[in-house]
Amino acid sequence: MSRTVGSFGPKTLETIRKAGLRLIFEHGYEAMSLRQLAAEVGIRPSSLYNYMHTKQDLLFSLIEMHMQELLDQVDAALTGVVEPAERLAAFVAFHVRYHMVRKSEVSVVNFELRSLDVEHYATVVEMRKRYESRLSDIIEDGIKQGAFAPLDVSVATFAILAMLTGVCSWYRPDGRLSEAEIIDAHIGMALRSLGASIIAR
Amino acid sequence: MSRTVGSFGPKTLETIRKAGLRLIFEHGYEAMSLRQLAAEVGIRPSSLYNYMHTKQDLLFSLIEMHMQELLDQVDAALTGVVEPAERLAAFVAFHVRYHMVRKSEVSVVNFELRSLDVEHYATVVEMRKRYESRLSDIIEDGIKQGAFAPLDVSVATFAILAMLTGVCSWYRPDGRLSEAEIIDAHIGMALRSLGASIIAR
Amino acid sequence: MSRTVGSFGPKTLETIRKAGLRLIFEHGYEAMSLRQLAAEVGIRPSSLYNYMHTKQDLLFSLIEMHMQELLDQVDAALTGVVEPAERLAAFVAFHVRYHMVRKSEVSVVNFELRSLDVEHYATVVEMRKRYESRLSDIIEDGIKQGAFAPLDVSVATFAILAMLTGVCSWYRPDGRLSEAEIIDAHIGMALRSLGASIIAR
Amino acid sequence: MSRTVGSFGPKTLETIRKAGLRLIFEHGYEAMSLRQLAAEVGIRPSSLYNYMHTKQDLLFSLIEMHMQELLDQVDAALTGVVEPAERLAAFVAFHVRYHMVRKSEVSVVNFELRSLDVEHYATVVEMRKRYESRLSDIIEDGIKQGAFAPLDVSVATFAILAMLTGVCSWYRPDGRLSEAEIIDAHIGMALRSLGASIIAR
DNA sequence: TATGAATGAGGCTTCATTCAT
DNA sequence: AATGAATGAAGCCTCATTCAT
Repeated sequence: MSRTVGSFGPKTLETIRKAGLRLIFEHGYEAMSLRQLAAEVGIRPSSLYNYMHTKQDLLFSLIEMHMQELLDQVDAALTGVVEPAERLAAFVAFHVRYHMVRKSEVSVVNFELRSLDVEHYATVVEMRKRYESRLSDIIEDGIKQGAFAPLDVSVATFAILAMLTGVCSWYRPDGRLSEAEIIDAHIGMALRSLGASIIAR
Repeated sequence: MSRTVGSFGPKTLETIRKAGLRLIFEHGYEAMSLRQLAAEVGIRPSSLYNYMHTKQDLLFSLIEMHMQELLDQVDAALTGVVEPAERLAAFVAFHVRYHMVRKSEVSVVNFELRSLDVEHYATVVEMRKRYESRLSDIIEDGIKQGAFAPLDVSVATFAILAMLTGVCSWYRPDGRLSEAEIIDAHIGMALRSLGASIIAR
Repeated sequence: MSRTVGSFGPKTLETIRKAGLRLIFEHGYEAMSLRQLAAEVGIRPSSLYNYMHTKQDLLFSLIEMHMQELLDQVDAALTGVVEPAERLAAFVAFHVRYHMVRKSEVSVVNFELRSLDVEHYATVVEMRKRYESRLSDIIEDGIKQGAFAPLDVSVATFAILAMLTGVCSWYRPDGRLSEAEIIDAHIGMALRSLGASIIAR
Repeated sequence: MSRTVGSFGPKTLETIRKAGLRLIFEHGYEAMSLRQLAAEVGIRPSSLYNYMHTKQDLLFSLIEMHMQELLDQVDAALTGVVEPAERLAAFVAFHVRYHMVRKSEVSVVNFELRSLDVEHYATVVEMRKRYESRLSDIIEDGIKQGAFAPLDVSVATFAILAMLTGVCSWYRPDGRLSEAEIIDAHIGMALRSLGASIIAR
């Protein structure tokens, strides 16, 4: 409810995106009204249209922006890591940390896809597939190289992604465990689930 | 003025629930309109109120009914199974199968909680905690008995639940793998992730 | 809210009328719903139609019945009283007492006329005129006989009626003054307002 | 899509208030629909909400505004008048004239109080009490000074107010009597009812 | 006599959006 | 860049009423 009064010109777009993300995260896209959003930003509803085309476009741009960031960052996180088990650990560490730190963004991306219209939906699903392939490639390589047990790559990919992503539905910064402990626990479970011997880190 | 042919009294409630569940699954609770629902059922919007109090009550009753069924069935599935690894396998088998077969129900339960008002929300969260405790009890016992590696029960519970539940976001009855194959794959991953030796089944 | 459970057959009509009167008094005719009424009576809305034709008819029958009673009783109260001042006092005493004791009925009659459709409205207005003529006749006679000051009969009639009727908007049985005290006060004011010398009673 | 000709911004609020007052006067608050009101104003129902928060708020603001005007004007009318009988005459003259000229406003204030929600109701009742005290103060002073007969102040206040207010339920500008005649008649009756000797004016 | 089920009409209100200023 | 005013569409829900059982 904290109205950001006095945000002029160039900063306003950023304010709208931040408030929009939070409101969608809290109430859902359908349940968030542009009245609410405008009130949070400290402008009138009609003024929003100086910064966006439609409500739907706002949602899409938020989702796309964060999918792109996810893709960029995962590649950075994997750069220079070669061994399958190491790469898996790196992926897990990155994914879990990202899902703890960027909880809202990630939740919006995951929950509000169905509110996208067909074309926007297709675009995002394609990006998601690209992201998933980062993990499935690691698993496939690991199996080929004998580092992981011979299991169905597809199922394993979905299962591990779901396991890791789950963290954003319960993690709280002031919780009992530290970020590092949570990440390590997930690395352990992911590696073991693939039949890998735990690596020293 | 006369009764519309094709929808008789006693069956109508069931029709409403089925259609409501499907529409909420497809569009989300906020996005589903009672006009839509009534049209699907073949009655007028105002007639819905002969079967429900409010839209919110419809959502709650759907969610509660399916949470109760989940609780009843998990207990039945675990009855008579004693060894931790066996119990875990039984839980995984039940949970995954339920989430493949009852995909819509389960998705609605998981995604639409935020649309419940405070009291209804509290009721359902309590039921969900009861369900989660079935798994965490198994993991806790397994660790105590040395069947599983010594890991954080809470994290492990959430991680495995998320992994298993994920199946309902991609499973399709006409997919490449059979139900049994998918279930076995998840049993394997879950057991390994806990550091259990794979059991013979 | 006290549901009168178990009112069978012949008594039900009376129960409906009583509850209807009270509800219209409390909420107004437009604001009272037949759902409410049925609930108070302990039957289903559709069952009301075994006892009345429409909601409008219920209102009319209540109003008409009580107008008729008012007419009957005022004539009884004036029977045998001859002197204008005495007749005025008798009228005032009757009118004020009736408006204290039958507060709800009288308020409904006075406030809900506008909710009657044209024909019903005309009927009731005619009855009301008949009632008013009881007072205006007394005033007219009193002026002719020199018992009252020479003033406009019409204005005096309306003014005194309004004054007396006002009692039902503030009287409470547990109030500071007794019925008799209130009645006497009004007799005094009415007589004086017409320039009559106060009579001994 | 373009602006409907014939109703410009700044005047619309006033138009809404006037039409709203008239419709509530004619049909009652509950019976007046916002569709009706919008149609009278020449805008669409949803446009009403650019000028009011809710239907209830419209009612309250109309009532409050007119109660405030009544309070302001009565004080002006009594300014500089000192003798109790003179003050009473001034009060009667003001009240009757106001109730003849502002018939609709006054009727809405008197009849629609019950449609106000609790808080709004309390506010208005308090204002009404303040208004009534103008009259009761006059009566009380008159009795103390021996200008009026010793009677119950409360009853006399209610009785005279009711008598005077009654005028708005029958007065018609094209009636037999002039405003002045009606006012004089009421002054006479009010003074006499309190046992005052008629003053020369 | 009672009622479950159905309904057309309509209740108030919110919505995203447009456009002239 | 901002907004007041307007709007069509639609939201959930209540209403009085009907009628077959």
